[in-house]
Amino acid sequence: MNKSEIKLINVLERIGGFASAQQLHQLLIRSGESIGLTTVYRALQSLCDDKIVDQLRRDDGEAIYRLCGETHHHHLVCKSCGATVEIEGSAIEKWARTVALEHGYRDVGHLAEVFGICKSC
Amino acid sequence: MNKSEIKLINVLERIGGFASAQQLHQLLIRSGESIGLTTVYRALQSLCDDKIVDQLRRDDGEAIYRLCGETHHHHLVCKSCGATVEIEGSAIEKWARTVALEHGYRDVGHLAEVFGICKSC
DNA sequence: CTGGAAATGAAAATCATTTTCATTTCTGCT
DNA sequence: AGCAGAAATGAAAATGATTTTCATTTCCAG
Repeated sequence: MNKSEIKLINVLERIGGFASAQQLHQLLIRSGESIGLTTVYRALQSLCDDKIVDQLRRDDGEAIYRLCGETHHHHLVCKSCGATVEIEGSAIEKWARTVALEHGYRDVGHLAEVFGICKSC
Repeated sequence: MNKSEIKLINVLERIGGFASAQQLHQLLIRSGESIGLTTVYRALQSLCDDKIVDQLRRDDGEAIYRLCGETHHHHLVCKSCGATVEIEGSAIEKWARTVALEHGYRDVGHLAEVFGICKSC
């Protein structure tokens, strides 16, 4: 864990949600930090490896990152405007674990996202 | 709906699952078709707009496509060697639909993947 | 036929991400 | 403090999927 990684964690905390590498870089620069885009990518990569940060993909293929929260939740995302609702999914947790164990997999994790078109769209 | 789009639909039917644009292009070329990569992308885009094809993203950011209406299954993927098992998830289907409707979302889809380390790794 | 619209594809452009590599900053050690 | 090797850094080049451009070809209605 080095300085850059700490900077990243701080911004992510401030944001409290998802952001792309480029956004994070911009935010750091704007708040006066001096850090290269390369370093941002490297730090994010490293934080992912350490399970401190989660990475997933927006529909346009850009990677977005967020701090792994204590509460592992899922998202209900509007395909049109991007509005996001956090949803609870203990059922999924159980299902993922069961299915994986049935097949002899260990060290289990999972990713579940629900898409749709929200009321306003 | 033009010739290229029909070619794409045919390959997707043959595959019966997901494939990237580049894979689809390769498959078409190998099976003797003459078609440009550009056209493949355009046809896929158009098929997506017409809701004939679904697009989603692999973790590496590459877009993958499948015919809408393929029996929708999920995957149990080994984080280490990549071994993949298809799993059934009617529970998830129901959960996704319920959760989305509860929040007033329509036109619901979802993505669920389970990761772990397989026996051999 | 024929002229305009749609389709096509090669090559160039884009854009996020990764790699390279030379330079700078840390670290532990004497 | 001084020093050597390791780790971190970032600018620039490379990569790779996807998109755009644009000139050419195919299609089709009249």
